[in-house]
Amino acid sequence: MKFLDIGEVAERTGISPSALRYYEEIKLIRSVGRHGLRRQFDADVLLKLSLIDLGRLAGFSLAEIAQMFGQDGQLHLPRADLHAKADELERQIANLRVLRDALRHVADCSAPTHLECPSFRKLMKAASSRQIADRRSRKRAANSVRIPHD
Amino acid sequence: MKFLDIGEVAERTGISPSALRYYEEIKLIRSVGRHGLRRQFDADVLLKLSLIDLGRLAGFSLAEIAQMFGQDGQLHLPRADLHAKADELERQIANLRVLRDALRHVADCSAPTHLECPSFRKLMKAASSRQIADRRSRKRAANSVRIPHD
DNA sequence: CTGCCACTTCAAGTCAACTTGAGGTCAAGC
DNA sequence: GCTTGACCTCAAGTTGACTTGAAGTGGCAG
Repeated sequence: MKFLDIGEVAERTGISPSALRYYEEIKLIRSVGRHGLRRQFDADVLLKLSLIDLGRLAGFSLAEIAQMFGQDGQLHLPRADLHAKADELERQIANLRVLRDALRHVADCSAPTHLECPSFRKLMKAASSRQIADRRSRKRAANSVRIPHD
Repeated sequence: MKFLDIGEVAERTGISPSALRYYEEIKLIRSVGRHGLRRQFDADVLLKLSLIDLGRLAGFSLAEIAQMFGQDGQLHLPRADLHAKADELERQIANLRVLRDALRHVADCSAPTHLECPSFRKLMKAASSRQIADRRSRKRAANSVRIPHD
Protein backbone atom coordinates (compact mmCIF):
# COMPACT_ATOMS: atom_id res chain seq x y z
CA MET A 1 0.00 0.00 0.00
CA LYS A 2 0.92 3.53 -0.75
CA PHE A 3 1.03 5.64 2.38
CA LEU A 4 1.96 9.28 2.61
CA ASP A 5 4.74 11.02 4.46
CA ILE A 6 3.79 14.14 6.31
CA GLY A 7 5.65 16.20 3.75
CA GLU A 8 3.58 14.85 0.94
CA VAL A 9 0.35 15.47 2.79
CA ALA A 10 1.53 18.99 3.49
CA GLU A 11 2.30 19.62 -0.12
CA ARG A 12 -0.95 18.19 -1.40
CA THR A 13 -3.15 20.05 1.06
CA GLY A 14 -1.19 23.22 1.62
CA ILE A 15 -1.27 22.59 5.37
CA SER A 16 2.10 22.79 7.10
CA PRO A 17 3.69 19.73 8.68
CA SER A 18 3.63 21.34 12.09
CA ALA A 19 -0.06 22.01 11.73
CA LEU A 20 -0.61 18.42 10.70
CA ARG A 21 1.26 17.17 13.77
CA TYR A 22 -0.84 19.50 15.83
CA TYR A 23 -4.02 18.13 14.26
CA GLU A 24 -2.90 14.65 15.11
CA GLU A 25 -2.07 15.64 18.65
CA ILE A 26 -5.56 16.95 19.20
CA LYS A 27 -6.91 13.83 17.51
CA LEU A 28 -8.49 15.60 14.60
CA ILE A 29 -6.67 13.28 12.22
CA ARG A 30 -4.84 10.00 12.62
CA SER A 31 -1.76 8.51 11.10
CA VAL A 32 -1.90 4.83 10.34
CA GLY A 33 1.56 3.98 11.62
CA ARG A 34 5.23 4.75 11.31
CA HIS A 35 7.94 4.07 8.85
CA GLY A 36 10.93 4.38 11.09
CA LEU A 37 10.08 7.54 12.95
CA ARG A 38 7.96 8.90 10.17
CA ARG A 39 4.22 9.08 10.37
CA GLN A 40 2.43 7.41 7.54
CA PHE A 41 -0.90 8.77 6.48
CA ASP A 42 -3.56 6.97 4.56
CA ALA A 43 -4.61 8.78 1.41
CA ASP A 44 -8.10 9.38 2.73
CA VAL A 45 -6.66 11.89 5.17
CA LEU A 46 -6.55 14.26 2.21
CA LEU A 47 -10.29 14.21 1.91
CA LYS A 48 -10.69 14.67 5.60
CA LEU A 49 -8.35 17.62 5.56
CA SER A 50 -10.40 19.17 2.77
CA LEU A 51 -13.39 18.91 4.96
CA ILE A 52 -11.54 20.33 7.93
CA ASP A 53 -10.30 23.22 5.89
CA LEU A 54 -13.76 23.90 4.61
CA GLY A 55 -15.05 23.88 8.15
CA ARG A 56 -12.43 26.36 9.27
CA LEU A 57 -13.34 28.58 6.39
CA ALA A 58 -16.90 28.41 7.55
CA GLY A 59 -15.78 29.74 10.90
CA PHE A 60 -15.92 26.58 12.98
CA SER A 61 -13.23 26.00 15.56
CA LEU A 62 -11.12 22.86 15.43
CA ALA A 63 -12.97 21.66 18.50
CA GLU A 64 -16.29 22.04 16.75
CA ILE A 65 -14.98 20.27 13.71
CA ALA A 66 -13.63 17.47 15.85
CA GLN A 67 -17.10 17.05 17.21
CA MET A 68 -18.56 16.72 13.76
CA PHE A 69 -16.35 13.73 13.23
CA GLY A 70 -17.19 11.18 15.86
CA GLN A 71 -14.41 9.65 17.92
CA ASP A 72 -14.36 6.89 15.32
CA GLY A 73 -13.24 9.45 12.78
CA GLN A 74 -16.29 9.16 10.61
CA LEU A 75 -18.62 12.03 9.97
CA HIS A 76 -21.37 11.05 12.25
CA LEU A 77 -23.81 13.33 13.98
CA PRO A 78 -27.56 13.18 14.50
CA ARG A 79 -29.41 14.42 11.43
CA ALA A 80 -31.02 17.24 13.33
CA ASP A 81 -27.62 18.58 14.37
CA LEU A 82 -26.31 18.42 10.86
CA HIS A 83 -29.29 20.30 9.57
CA ALA A 84 -28.88 22.83 12.35
CA LYS A 85 -25.27 23.37 11.34
CA ALA A 86 -26.35 23.72 7.75
CA ASP A 87 -28.94 26.29 8.76
CA GLU A 88 -26.32 28.18 10.67
CA LEU A 89 -24.21 28.21 7.53
CA GLU A 90 -27.21 29.40 5.60
CA ARG A 91 -27.50 32.43 7.87
CA GLN A 92 -23.83 33.08 7.62
CA ILE A 93 -23.99 32.97 3.88
CA ALA A 94 -26.77 35.52 4.00
CA ASN A 95 -24.57 37.76 6.14
CA LEU A 96 -21.69 37.43 3.76
CA ARG A 97 -23.96 38.41 0.93
CA VAL A 98 -24.90 41.55 2.81
CA LEU A 99 -21.29 42.39 3.32
CA ARG A 100 -20.47 41.70 -0.30
CA ASP A 101 -23.34 43.91 -1.39
CA ALA A 102 -22.23 46.60 1.00
CA LEU A 103 -18.74 46.56 -0.44
CA ARG A 104 -20.04 46.68 -3.98
CA HIS A 105 -22.36 49.49 -3.04
CA VAL A 106 -19.55 51.49 -1.55
CA ALA A 107 -17.44 50.87 -4.60
CA ASP A 108 -20.14 52.05 -6.96
CA CYS A 109 -22.43 54.57 -5.30
CA SER A 110 -19.51 56.51 -3.85
CA ALA A 111 -21.53 59.20 -2.12
CA PRO A 112 -19.16 61.33 -0.06
CA THR A 113 -20.06 59.67 3.22
CA HIS A 114 -21.54 56.20 3.06
CA LEU A 115 -22.62 56.06 6.62
CA GLU A 116 -25.21 58.63 5.63
CA CYS A 117 -26.30 57.22 2.30
CA PRO A 118 -29.86 56.01 2.82
CA SER A 119 -29.68 52.87 0.73
CA PHE A 120 -26.51 51.91 2.53
CA ARG A 121 -28.08 52.43 5.93
CA LYS A 122 -30.98 50.33 4.86
CA LEU A 123 -28.64 47.53 3.84
CA MET A 124 -26.94 47.68 7.21
CA LYS A 125 -30.12 47.86 9.20
CA ALA A 126 -31.37 44.66 7.68
CA ALA A 127 -28.09 43.04 8.57
CA SER A 128 -27.66 44.27 12.11
CA SER A 129 -30.89 42.86 13.48
CA ARG A 130 -29.91 39.49 12.17
CA GLN A 131 -26.43 39.82 13.56
CA ILE A 132 -27.63 40.33 17.09
CA ALA A 133 -29.92 37.35 16.80
CA ASP A 134 -26.97 35.32 15.47
CA ARG A 135 -24.78 36.37 18.31
CA ARG A 136 -27.36 35.25 20.83
CA SER A 137 -27.84 31.90 19.19
CA ARG A 138 -24.09 31.42 18.95
CA LYS A 139 -23.80 32.06 22.67
CA ARG A 140 -26.54 29.56 23.33
CA ALA A 141 -24.84 27.08 21.06
CA ALA A 142 -21.48 27.56 22.75
CA ASN A 143 -23.05 27.09 26.14
CA SER A 144 -24.90 24.00 25.08
CA VAL A 145 -21.78 22.35 23.73
CA ARG A 146 -20.64 19.95 26.34
CA ILE A 147 -17.41 18.35 25.36
CA PRO A 148 -17.63 14.72 26.39
CA HIS A 149 -14.70 13.76 28.58
CA ASP A 150 -12.15 11.62 26.80
CA MET B 1 -27.05 65.95 21.68
CA LYS B 2 -27.61 62.46 22.83
CA PHE B 3 -24.37 60.55 23.16
CA LEU B 4 -24.01 57.01 24.29
CA ASP B 5 -22.22 55.52 27.27
CA ILE B 6 -20.12 52.47 26.60
CA GLY B 7 -22.67 50.38 28.45
CA GLU B 8 -25.43 51.43 26.13
CA VAL B 9 -23.33 50.74 23.05
CA ALA B 10 -22.52 47.35 24.49
CA GLU B 11 -26.14 46.55 25.09
CA ARG B 12 -27.29 47.70 21.67
CA THR B 13 -24.58 45.87 19.75
CA GLY B 14 -23.96 42.85 21.93
CA ILE B 15 -20.25 43.71 22.01
CA SER B 16 -18.72 43.79 25.46
CA PRO B 17 -17.42 47.03 26.98
CA SER B 18 -13.92 45.63 27.21
CA ALA B 19 -14.02 44.73 23.53
CA LEU B 20 -15.22 48.23 22.72
CA ARG B 21 -12.34 49.77 24.68
CA TYR B 22 -10.01 47.47 22.84
CA TYR B 23 -11.48 48.54 19.52
CA GLU B 24 -10.92 52.13 20.48
CA GLU B 25 -7.38 51.42 21.58
CA ILE B 26 -6.54 49.97 18.19
CA LYS B 27 -8.34 52.89 16.59
CA LEU B 28 -11.02 50.87 14.96
CA ILE B 29 -13.66 53.11 16.49
CA ARG B 30 -13.56 56.50 18.13
CA SER B 31 -15.36 58.07 21.04
CA VAL B 32 -16.32 61.69 20.64
CA GLY B 33 -15.25 62.80 24.08
CA ARG B 34 -15.74 62.22 27.76
CA HIS B 35 -18.39 62.91 30.32
CA GLY B 36 -16.25 62.92 33.43
CA LEU B 37 -14.23 59.81 32.82
CA ARG B 38 -16.79 58.14 30.66
CA ARG B 39 -16.39 57.76 26.97
CA GLN B 40 -19.21 59.19 24.95
CA PHE B 41 -20.00 57.58 21.64
CA ASP B 42 -21.84 59.11 18.78
CA ALA B 43 -24.83 57.05 17.65
CA ASP B 44 -23.25 56.34 14.29
CA VAL B 45 -20.77 54.08 15.99
CA LEU B 46 -23.57 51.52 16.06
CA LEU B 47 -23.63 51.37 12.30
CA LYS B 48 -19.89 51.12 12.16
CA LEU B 49 -19.91 48.30 14.65
CA SER B 50 -22.47 46.47 12.54
CA LEU B 51 -20.12 46.71 9.66
CA ILE B 52 -17.19 45.58 11.77
CA ASP B 53 -19.12 42.63 13.04
CA LEU B 54 -20.12 41.71 9.55
CA GLY B 55 -16.52 41.87 8.50
CA ARG B 56 -15.43 39.64 11.32
CA LEU B 57 -18.11 37.17 10.36
CA ALA B 58 -16.72 37.21 6.90
CA GLY B 59 -13.38 36.17 8.30
CA PHE B 60 -11.50 39.44 8.08
CA SER B 61 -9.14 40.31 10.89
CA LEU B 62 -9.59 43.54 12.80
CA ALA B 63 -6.48 44.84 11.09
CA GLU B 64 -7.98 44.17 7.68
CA ILE B 65 -11.21 45.83 8.69
CA ALA B 66 -9.32 48.80 10.02
CA GLN B 67 -7.74 49.13 6.61
CA MET B 68 -11.11 49.17 4.92
CA PHE B 69 -11.97 52.24 6.93
CA GLY B 70 -9.45 54.91 6.14
CA GLN B 71 -7.67 56.70 8.95
CA ASP B 72 -10.41 59.29 8.74
CA GLY B 73 -12.86 56.63 9.83
CA GLN B 74 -14.84 56.66 6.61
CA LEU B 75 -15.16 53.65 4.39
CA HIS B 76 -12.79 54.62 1.72
CA LEU B 77 -10.72 52.35 -0.44
CA PRO B 78 -9.93 52.33 -4.14
CA ARG B 79 -12.79 50.82 -6.13
CA ALA B 80 -10.65 48.03 -7.42
CA ASP B 81 -9.74 46.96 -3.90
CA LEU B 82 -13.35 46.96 -2.83
CA HIS B 83 -14.31 44.83 -5.76
CA ALA B 84 -11.43 42.52 -5.01
CA LYS B 85 -12.65 42.11 -1.45
CA ALA B 86 -16.13 41.49 -2.77
CA ASP B 87 -14.80 38.84 -5.11
CA GLU B 88 -12.98 37.22 -2.24
CA LEU B 89 -16.25 37.11 -0.37
CA GLU B 90 -17.89 35.63 -3.41
CA ARG B 91 -15.44 32.75 -3.36
CA GLN B 92 -15.91 32.28 0.31
CA ILE B 93 -19.65 32.17 -0.11
CA ALA B 94 -19.18 29.47 -2.72
CA ASN B 95 -17.08 27.48 -0.27
CA LEU B 96 -19.67 27.81 2.42
CA ARG B 97 -22.28 26.58 0.03
CA VAL B 98 -20.18 23.50 -0.59
CA LEU B 99 -19.87 22.87 3.09
CA ARG B 100 -23.57 23.41 3.61
CA ASP B 101 -24.37 20.99 0.82
CA ALA B 102 -21.91 18.50 2.24
CA LEU B 103 -23.58 18.65 5.63
CA ARG B 104 -27.03 18.27 4.11
CA HIS B 105 -25.78 15.38 2.04
CA VAL B 106 -24.39 13.62 5.05
CA ALA B 107 -27.62 14.23 6.92
CA ASP B 108 -29.73 12.77 4.13
CA CYS B 109 -27.80 10.21 2.13
CA SER B 110 -26.46 8.52 5.24
CA ALA B 111 -24.49 5.81 3.52
CA PRO B 112 -22.52 3.94 6.15
CA THR B 113 -19.25 5.69 5.37
CA HIS B 114 -19.46 9.06 3.71
CA LEU B 115 -15.85 9.31 2.85
CA GLU B 116 -16.56 6.58 0.33
CA CYS B 117 -19.86 7.76 -1.06
CA PRO B 118 -19.16 8.80 -4.65
CA SER B 119 -21.41 11.84 -4.78
CA PHE B 120 -19.86 13.05 -1.57
CA ARG B 121 -16.33 12.62 -2.87
CA LYS B 122 -17.32 14.51 -5.95
CA LEU B 123 -18.60 17.38 -3.85
CA MET B 124 -15.35 17.47 -1.94
CA LYS B 125 -13.18 17.22 -4.97
CA ALA B 126 -14.76 20.29 -6.48
CA ALA B 127 -14.15 22.13 -3.26
CA SER B 128 -10.60 21.11 -2.56
CA SER B 129 -9.09 22.41 -5.75
CA ARG B 130 -10.62 25.77 -5.04
CA GLN B 131 -9.42 25.71 -1.48
CA ILE B 132 -5.83 25.34 -2.43
CA ALA B 133 -6.13 28.20 -4.87
CA ASP B 134 -7.74 30.29 -2.14
CA ARG B 135 -4.99 29.50 0.27
CA ARG B 136 -2.40 30.64 -2.20
CA SER B 137 -4.19 33.87 -2.95
CA ARG B 138 -4.66 34.52 0.75
CA LYS B 139 -0.97 34.12 1.28
CA ARG B 140 -0.27 36.51 -1.51
CA ALA B 141 -2.77 38.93 -0.06
CA ALA B 142 -1.25 38.69 3.39
CA ASN B 143 2.19 39.30 2.00
CA SER B 144 1.07 42.24 -0.04
CA VAL B 145 -0.59 43.95 2.91
CA ARG B 146 1.84 46.52 4.10
CA ILE B 147 0.55 48.22 7.17
CA PRO B 148 1.46 51.89 6.86
CA HIS B 149 3.42 53.04 9.89
CA ASP B 150 1.39 55.24 12.22
C1' DC C 1 29.68 2.46 5.77
C1' DT C 2 28.79 7.19 5.56
C1' DG C 3 26.23 11.08 4.97
C1' DC C 4 22.26 13.42 4.06
C1' DC C 5 17.98 15.07 4.88
C1' DA C 6 13.38 14.59 5.78
C1' DC C 7 11.59 13.52 9.40
C1' DT C 8 11.09 13.17 14.94
C1' DT C 9 10.07 15.18 20.04
C1' DC C 10 9.40 18.65 23.39
C1' DA C 11 9.34 23.07 25.31
C1' DA C 12 8.75 27.53 24.52
C1' DG C 13 7.29 31.37 21.75
C1' DT C 14 3.87 34.08 18.99
C1' DC C 15 -0.25 36.38 17.49
C1' DA C 16 -4.92 38.02 17.58
C1' DA C 17 -8.52 39.28 20.20
C1' DC C 18 -10.02 39.77 24.08
C1' DT C 19 -10.95 39.15 29.45
C1' DT C 20 -9.89 39.70 34.20
C1' DG C 21 -8.52 42.00 38.35
C1' DA C 22 -6.94 45.45 41.27
C1' DG C 23 -7.38 49.82 42.53
C1' DG C 24 -9.23 54.45 41.29
C1' DT C 25 -12.78 58.25 39.78
C1' DC C 26 -16.83 60.91 39.58
C1' DA C 27 -21.76 62.59 38.50
C1' DA C 28 -26.21 61.87 40.25
C1' DG C 29 -29.63 60.69 43.56
C1' DC C 30 -30.81 60.64 48.34
C1' DG D 1 -22.10 65.58 51.82
C1' DC D 2 -22.14 60.73 51.08
C1' DT D 3 -22.86 56.69 48.81
C1' DT D 4 -23.43 54.09 44.76
C1' DG D 5 -22.57 52.13 40.56
C1' DA D 6 -21.12 52.60 36.18
C1' DC D 7 -17.41 53.80 34.45
C1' DC D 8 -11.95 54.36 34.27
C1' DT D 9 -6.62 52.59 33.62
C1' DC D 10 -3.04 49.41 33.32
C1' DA D 11 -0.86 45.09 33.63
C1' DA D 12 -1.33 40.53 33.28
C1' DG D 13 -3.75 36.41 31.93
C1' DT D 14 -6.30 33.39 28.54
C1' DT D 15 -7.53 30.78 24.38
C1' DG D 16 -6.91 28.87 19.93
C1' DA D 17 -4.05 27.65 16.52
C1' DC D 18 -0.10 27.21 15.36
C1' DT D 19 5.35 28.13 14.66
C1' DT D 20 10.06 27.91 16.00
C1' DG D 21 14.28 25.98 17.70
C1' DA D 22 17.26 22.73 19.57
C1' DA D 23 18.71 18.29 19.65
C1' DG D 24 18.06 13.66 17.95
C1' DT D 25 16.88 9.48 14.49
C1' DG D 26 16.93 6.50 10.72
C1' DG D 27 16.11 4.89 5.79
C1' DC D 28 18.41 5.12 1.64
C1' DA D 29 21.72 6.78 -2.23
C1' DG D 30 26.31 6.65 -3.31
